[in-house]
Amino acid sequence: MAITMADVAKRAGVSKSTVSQFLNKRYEYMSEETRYKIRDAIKELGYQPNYVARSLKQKRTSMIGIIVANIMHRFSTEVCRALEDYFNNYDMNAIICNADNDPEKERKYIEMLRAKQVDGLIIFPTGQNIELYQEMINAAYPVVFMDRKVKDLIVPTVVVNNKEATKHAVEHLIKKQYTKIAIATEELTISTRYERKQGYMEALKNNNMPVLEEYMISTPIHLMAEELEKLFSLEEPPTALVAANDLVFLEVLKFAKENDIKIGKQLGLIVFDNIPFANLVSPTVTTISQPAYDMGKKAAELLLKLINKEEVTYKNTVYSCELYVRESTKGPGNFL
Amino acid sequence: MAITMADVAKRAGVSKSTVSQFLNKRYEYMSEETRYKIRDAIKELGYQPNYVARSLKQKRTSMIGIIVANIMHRFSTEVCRALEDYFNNYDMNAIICNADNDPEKERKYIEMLRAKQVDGLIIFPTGQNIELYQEMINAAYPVVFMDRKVKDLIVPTVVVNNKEATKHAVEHLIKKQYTKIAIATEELTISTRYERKQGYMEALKNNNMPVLEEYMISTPIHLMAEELEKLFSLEEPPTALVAANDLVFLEVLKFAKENDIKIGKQLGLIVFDNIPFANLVSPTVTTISQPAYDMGKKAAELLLKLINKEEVTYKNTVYSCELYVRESTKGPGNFL
DNA sequence: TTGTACGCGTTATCAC
DNA sequence: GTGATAACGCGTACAA
Repeated sequence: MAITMADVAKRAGVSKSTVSQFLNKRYEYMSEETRYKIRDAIKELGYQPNYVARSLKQKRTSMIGIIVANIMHRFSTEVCRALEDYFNNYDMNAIICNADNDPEKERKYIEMLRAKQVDGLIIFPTGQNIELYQEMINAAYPVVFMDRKVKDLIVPTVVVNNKEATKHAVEHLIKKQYTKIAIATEELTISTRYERKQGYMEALKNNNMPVLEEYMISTPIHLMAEELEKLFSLEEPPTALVAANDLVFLEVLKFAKENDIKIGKQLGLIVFDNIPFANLVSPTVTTISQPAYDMGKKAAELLLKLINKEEVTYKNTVYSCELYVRESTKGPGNFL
Repeated sequence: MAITMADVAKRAGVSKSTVSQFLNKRYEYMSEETRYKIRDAIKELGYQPNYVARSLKQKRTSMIGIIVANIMHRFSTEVCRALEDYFNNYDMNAIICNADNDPEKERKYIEMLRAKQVDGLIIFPTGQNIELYQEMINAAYPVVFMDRKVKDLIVPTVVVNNKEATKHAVEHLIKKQYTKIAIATEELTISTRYERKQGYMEALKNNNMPVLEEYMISTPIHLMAEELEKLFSLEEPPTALVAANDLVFLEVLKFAKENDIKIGKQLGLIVFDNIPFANLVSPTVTTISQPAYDMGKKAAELLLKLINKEEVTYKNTVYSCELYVRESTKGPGNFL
């Protein structure tokens, strides 16, 4: 049986409330003697306060929930690390859940975490549970969205400038004289992917280049290889490709390896995501890098403010990506 | 104010206890009418049970804690993902904490998570908080160690055969005619690193090759570049290297890049860890791969059994690593 | 300065 | 079948 406050009180020969005072450092109204007696009793019994009981009373668990699409994404990991670091300063802990982009799983997790009375939620939203999101907003429950926007919802959201960053990247390809540029994304069910495609198309249009349907793949990962096969079987296969995230990049690398397509030589390649080793492999890979750690920190700040009922901006917080130009986009003339 | 059971009871015109029965699906002793009344009242009020109160009563939070060295390690991420998947089947959640190999941080997290009454802990132990570990064992608190052994402690532990795997890898290098083989690890403060070095040394000894102090680096990551500098400034620099984890590998890649050392041509390279893209970069990298997902699942099973007070083996569960031979260890003759 | 008594939301135990 | 009532461990007025 665990030691409770009552045990400490008995041992120290005082009442529970005095022990409680002590624990909450309200020493002012307490004799030195009492203080020492309590301190010793706690030490002797090895007493640890029970946070569950405290939480029940205070209606605060000092825990927040993170609902991420998949922790295996490098970006998600970096964000989670930042969140953990930040909340640790406030003795708060993070519960991490993988929704796998599945609205049902997301709903289940949201309900479970709220039932567990976590103080707030940081969500990489699937975007499909509108009524549930709305219900949280109505209840003034602290929520911050990360990475993805959800239309018409008034929720503090931390994102990057997907469209502009992709546009900028494609313009880089154009400057490098690539003329046949393709893009591969997962299904366009979330804002991030959609915006990246938009940026791609805008860049082409602004440069009076044709926007070809057959150069734009949007398909689940498990069908990506198939679609790439089609793409590179075209009469005029692309000479450059934008991989819209790290998983797509992986598929492209696999495909290129199997079909002996030399990255950087036969195919210019840009990845939208933080790839570890991108600058160390050969050839080095041009990336669009997101400030994941800063974004996590920002989301943590926002959530903590919401929890403390402080004022918060409900406009999207938009971070800029950085284009790291490396060897994989040296230009189509580089057939060594 | 949140809806409580009392509200539902009042609305349905029954008592709290009956509502509780309903929620715990003990319908047997309940009229259909009562059941429907309660069901409707719950729906109308949008009632959600409060798990904190339930936990206080049941002494079970349905939450477990994970204390990991650093979630940014690929291995840790994979383990966490497996844990999350497993516990999700039991409606349990995971709190993830980064101890950064800092014993103080580890201690703080262990105490906090226990105060929060998590049902059990999976720890990648620093190995430095012996008394604290021992105290948990004495209290029969459910704990499973992951990745690292701690001497003389009776705790279910899930590890890999570090020594044998490294030995096997070095033997592979020897077979490939490498004669000057070095190893780089972080500081030898945890069993994993120590064992990998042991395996390296055994392989050399068994093959009657000299074990040279200057070929064995053990240093914090931030000093690794410096030590690599020294290593490759030797009169007889190594022609092959074992990077004892992914972070070391990163440092080696950086160093090689800066000093224009061609991996696979001038330097044979093996990494102990799961590197994404290892088989897709050029040259592909020989790795010693750990079955991280399976290990996580196993640890989850063990912990759940401990929580449910079922029998459990207290011997280490040892998984075997797999050596994936790739281009980075083609042999020292490969100077194209 | 310290102690009493009650509330937090749920579950368990008995009566009825 | 259903409903009081007492826990669970802690925080906090309010009384002493």
